[in-house]
Amino acid sequence: MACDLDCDPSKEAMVREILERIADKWTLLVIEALDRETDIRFSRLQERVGNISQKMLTKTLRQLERDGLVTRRVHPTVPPRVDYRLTPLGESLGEAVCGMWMWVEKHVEAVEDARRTFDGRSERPAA
Amino acid sequence: MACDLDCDPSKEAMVREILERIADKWTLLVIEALDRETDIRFSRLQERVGNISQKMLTKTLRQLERDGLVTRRVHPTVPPRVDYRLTPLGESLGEAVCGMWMWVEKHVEAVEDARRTFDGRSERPAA
DNA sequence: CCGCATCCTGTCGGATACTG
DNA sequence: CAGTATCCGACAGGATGCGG
Repeated sequence: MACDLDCDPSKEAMVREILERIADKWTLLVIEALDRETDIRFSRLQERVGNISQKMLTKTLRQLERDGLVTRRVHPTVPPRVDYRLTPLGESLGEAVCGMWMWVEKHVEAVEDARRTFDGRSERPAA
Repeated sequence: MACDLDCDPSKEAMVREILERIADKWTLLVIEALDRETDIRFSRLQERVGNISQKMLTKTLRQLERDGLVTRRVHPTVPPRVDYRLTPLGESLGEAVCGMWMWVEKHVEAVEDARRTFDGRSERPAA
């Protein structure tokens, strides 16, 4: 097995809660984007992430800000400009996220193959 | 930044698709459980994961099986016994997942602090 | 430009009951 | 015990419009 982490049962609940928050479709992508480019504007972030609605992006950013992973800076200019960057804590998480991302990149084909096999299996019993 | 992974833009879509599937509340916990204990039965898995409904557990396991990350073995006994284990591919993913898990364990307090600060900030402007 | 509030819909996901 | 099917509530999340 890869690792032992039964280290502190008392933290379990909290760990899960945080893990669930982070392991969310948008959160990972946003962290990734922030990890690639720093001091990034809202609109730019939105296009970087892909097809996230501004509602979800805002929400995700607020959560990350609340968890101390992202800093939000408002420039009192007109038109207003707001940019975001990872905190040191956020950057350290970025590494872990990258680990997942890299795993996926490395194994896309393997997964695709597995899917084809699996899907084929269901369709062709004796046809 | 932690890593460069613009390596293959053509795979981007697929990478995201897979990432979204994996980066799901239950999936991570299930992989984790399977990583800790192998050849584990359905019911045991369910209690290990926590409070997952059997519907979600089944669904999650099917997806993992489809993606070639988990092997499902049915023992033709009565009462029926089914157990699950990670494939080698699944185990390699387990490592990445552990990375996230360990990050969380390490930084629970930091996140909790950040939250308290953030939440306090909203409540107490001058009270 | 940023992002909040509202409305509305699809999907997630739990509880329950039934089959092998 | 393991898994499927059904029903149904909750909420994620998109579209739109307003406010700073």
